[in-house]
Amino acid sequence: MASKRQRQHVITQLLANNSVSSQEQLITLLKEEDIEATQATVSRDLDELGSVTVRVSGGIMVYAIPELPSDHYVHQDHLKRVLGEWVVKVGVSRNIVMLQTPPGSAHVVASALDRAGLETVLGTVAGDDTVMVVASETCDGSVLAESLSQLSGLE
Amino acid sequence: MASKRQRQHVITQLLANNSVSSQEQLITLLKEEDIEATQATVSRDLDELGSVTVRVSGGIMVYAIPELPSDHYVHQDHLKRVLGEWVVKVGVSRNIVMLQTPPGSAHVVASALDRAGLETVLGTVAGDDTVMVVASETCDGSVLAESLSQLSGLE
DNA sequence: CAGAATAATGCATAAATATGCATTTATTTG
DNA sequence: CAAATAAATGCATATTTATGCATTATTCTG
Repeated sequence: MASKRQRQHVITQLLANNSVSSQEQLITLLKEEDIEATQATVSRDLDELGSVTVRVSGGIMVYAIPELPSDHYVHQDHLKRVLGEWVVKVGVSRNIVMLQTPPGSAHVVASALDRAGLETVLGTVAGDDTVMVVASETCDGSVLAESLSQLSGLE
Repeated sequence: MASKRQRQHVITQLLANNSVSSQEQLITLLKEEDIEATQATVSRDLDELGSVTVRVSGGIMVYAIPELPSDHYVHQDHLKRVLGEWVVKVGVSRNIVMLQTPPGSAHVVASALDRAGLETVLGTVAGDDTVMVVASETCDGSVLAESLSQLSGLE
């Protein structure tokens, strides 16, 4: 069961990469991401995300979240690749997530995290083979650790 | 009794000068301009005018008629990025342009094309790794293919 | 001009979305 | 830990929007 934050994040991606013209369609797309949600929940999510509607060619109206969603997606994909390649272990203590990398690779990971601009990340510090990731106030360290573990393909 | 053209002109003005969050509200505003119309008519008018919804401060969604030029520009930039990232091959047959993408990425490209609202594109159909782009009557398929190739950075 | 064809509109209702209320889940507190 | 509090969610339905079909109005044609 995805958390609300995770679900809304996925919604943002889906809207950026699909022409979603109805909430039912969005529910279907979420289900494909193994996220179950009802129309009521989706309606509220869209409201909270500040969704708008735009016209696509053919004239139908689709949902959109303003603010360069596609960029975010691209960076997320890039981040996933980098994490998948270089992160070998994830640990967490309170609001600090420790990412272990091969020697000399920490800065690559830190850079990708910085450019991803994750709301959940307050900042990063890179050593030689370790990246300290500080979770933002709105995100619990363990949740962030789990998120980064998944992006790293570690679970 | 205002003509359709006149009524739609007034609607455009009303949307520009008021935060109209429902069609019923719009009907009331029209009545104040001595224009009678039912919800069905207003719904159709908004559709024909290519209305969208935007968020105003306070978070409510209101109707708006977009100003095409700047939107077009923004989406073109977005389109260029998406095509550059995901399109690996462009083919053309008569008025159909075929875009080849990595598996699973076709819908991303199709969505971006939809949003770009190119006059030269009549519509798109996305498979798994292929997007079929139908050129509009006013554009030759090979011209569109070349245009999309350039946007994709393929030549 | 009358009749045919086309466009516009309203009625009724289907479809889509928002929301009140209750329940469930998550978080906080002692 | 249990209880209290807050947040999230679903159910049911109210509200809003879209649309099928029939009617009306307008335009076109001979």
